[in-house]
Amino acid sequence: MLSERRLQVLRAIVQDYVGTEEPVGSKALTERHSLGVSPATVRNDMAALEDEGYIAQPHTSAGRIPTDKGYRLFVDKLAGVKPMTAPERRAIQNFLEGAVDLDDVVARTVRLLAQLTRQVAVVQYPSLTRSTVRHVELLSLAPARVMLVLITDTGRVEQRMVDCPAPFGEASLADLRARLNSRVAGRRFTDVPRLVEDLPEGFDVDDRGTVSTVLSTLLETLVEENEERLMIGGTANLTRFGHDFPLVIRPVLEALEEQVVLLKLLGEAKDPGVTVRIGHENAHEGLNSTSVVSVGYGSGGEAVAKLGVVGPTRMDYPGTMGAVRAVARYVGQILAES
Amino acid sequence: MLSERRLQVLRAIVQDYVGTEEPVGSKALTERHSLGVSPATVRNDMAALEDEGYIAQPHTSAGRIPTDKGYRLFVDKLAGVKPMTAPERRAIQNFLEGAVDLDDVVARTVRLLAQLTRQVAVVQYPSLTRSTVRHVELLSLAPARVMLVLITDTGRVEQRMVDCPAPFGEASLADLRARLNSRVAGRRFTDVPRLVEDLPEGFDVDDRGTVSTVLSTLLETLVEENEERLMIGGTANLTRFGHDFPLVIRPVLEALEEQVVLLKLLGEAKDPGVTVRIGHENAHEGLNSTSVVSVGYGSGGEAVAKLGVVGPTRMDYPGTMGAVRAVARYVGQILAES
DNA sequence: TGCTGGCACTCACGTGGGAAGAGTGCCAGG
DNA sequence: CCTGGCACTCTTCCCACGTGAGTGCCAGCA
Repeated sequence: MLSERRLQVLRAIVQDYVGTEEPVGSKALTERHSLGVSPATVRNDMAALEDEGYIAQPHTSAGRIPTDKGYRLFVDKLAGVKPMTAPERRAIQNFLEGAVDLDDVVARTVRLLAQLTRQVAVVQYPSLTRSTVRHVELLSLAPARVMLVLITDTGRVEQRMVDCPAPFGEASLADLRARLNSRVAGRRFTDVPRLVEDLPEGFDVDDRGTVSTVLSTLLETLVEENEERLMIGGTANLTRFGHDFPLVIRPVLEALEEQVVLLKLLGEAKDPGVTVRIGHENAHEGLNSTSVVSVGYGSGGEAVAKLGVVGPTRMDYPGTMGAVRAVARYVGQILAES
Repeated sequence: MLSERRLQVLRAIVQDYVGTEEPVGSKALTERHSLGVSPATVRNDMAALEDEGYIAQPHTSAGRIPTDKGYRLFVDKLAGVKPMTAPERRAIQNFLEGAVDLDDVVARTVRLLAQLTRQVAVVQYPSLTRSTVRHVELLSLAPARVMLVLITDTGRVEQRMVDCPAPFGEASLADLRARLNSRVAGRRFTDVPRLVEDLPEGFDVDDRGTVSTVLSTLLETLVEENEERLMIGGTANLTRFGHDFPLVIRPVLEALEEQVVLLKLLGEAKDPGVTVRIGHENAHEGLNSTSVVSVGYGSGGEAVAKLGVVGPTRMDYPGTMGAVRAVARYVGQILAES
């Protein structure tokens, strides 16, 4: 077990390194932080911390930098979450309140996160799975062609074309629309399959084929759209990564373009609060030198999607966590209102 | 006026430099291209080309590299557009045909362009202005709350919430829906304002307020959505920019995040064919060391949106132009079919 | 007039050797 | 258990130097 002072030394190392981007030595440490001990003592502590794997030296005659394990300890034990100041909170709220639709909410959230954290922001669109149906609309575009429009309580709209096996009258369509909505409006997406199961039975034999087709398209939409969309922004902040960055930035950009990777990344975080994945804790190899700070957000008490930022492992964790948490909270509010 | 051989020298310089990324000297030129003259002669030609501003030397004892002006001449006079090979064309077609909706078409187009050109791809969503209304749907969500859904012939769907000044009955809503559609379905967006002008007159005095509100929301949607969306991809290719790239890549990433900038960029190109803007020809400062190759695409004969790529001025212009042109053509086909 | 070979010149670049400086580990003493 | 001191290790910076690519210019030749 590490003594209290050694933990303080580790904390000081993390803070200094995050600030300066340079390996920090024993002398500089005692000068900048009032640890009450001499550099020599700090050196002993550092040697111990290095033995435990919390810090490392890039080369023999250089200072120490935190390892992933060191950052992990820092985040878990040594640092709190820095709350936003009142003006910051007001700014967040104002900025998000101007949004006109869901796309705009997400777009603004991304910008905001990127600006606040000066890192790459990732925001997942509210998921369909946990949300509810507001309305299903059916439009006849041609005798045997129907457009299905699905509207969710989060304001999201999905549409699909349906080619019917047989012509489908305006009256039947109205009938189907009414029955469908009476069953699914206000219900959770996960419940929909069960709720519409026996719907074709109430229809004319001639129409059943079409009804089934429409229903299966609806169900497909629910499933397919679980491969959810997301929006990213602030990639220009990658240039602040470090000096060696050409090698680092490449795989990160590649990973950011793989929506699947990002979704998995966000999805892994199961915590109710802010989750931090540091360096090699990220499954994806290209992100081994980055940390991901993420959190769920939602319109009600429930999280319907995630948002977060991707940055260098050498990041201001308390500040970033505070910003991410605050933004998630306000986005949730905005969604609940609309 | 430059002699034929000098133009050939310029062409050779551009080709070599694009290939090697290194300043090209007179000796190397005569070795790699059969110009039929000695290095000394080429040196004279190079001096002339430099006087005219087509090429430049990074430093005294280095070879020459093309200037923006040199690339311009190369694109205008010396290089054609390299057509895609048959297998490439088939691959493009196959890849695009799998798309399920408009979002997917755009997403696939971006990926495709980025892969083919190994550069950053930008694809604008089909614009509303030049397209036509397929259907307008009105849904009653609450007594005084209506959702307006606009469906375009390009498959795009826009929705807006409308808060009505007075409760609006289901019957009136159906009436409005029917009348609205009979007037605007199949018509161009630009014609819509004129077509719905006198619509409120046919309604009950009680309902006119609501009808007007709905209509003005519809018109707003048309205008607002002219600030069109776009999708970008292949940003990882920025890492292949050059050696000096930290300084270059930053403003480019920033510019790419400013949708307004990109839209202006694409919008500037008025040519019916492929347009190339080289280096400082781009109005935006951050893109002064990049070239933009863009072209319009559309479902019919008409261009409804633009797509293109952003890359270093040192790019393979014939190949890039060929890829951009081919992709635009096939996207147009796909859109026309759906 | 235009092409060619020759030649001197200019720089960027890589190499190697110090010298400087930061930072460490260890030890003896308080 | 902390502290000051000291020797040691490397990295980094700087400078000097040789190398080589590439140029510009000139005189000669078709």
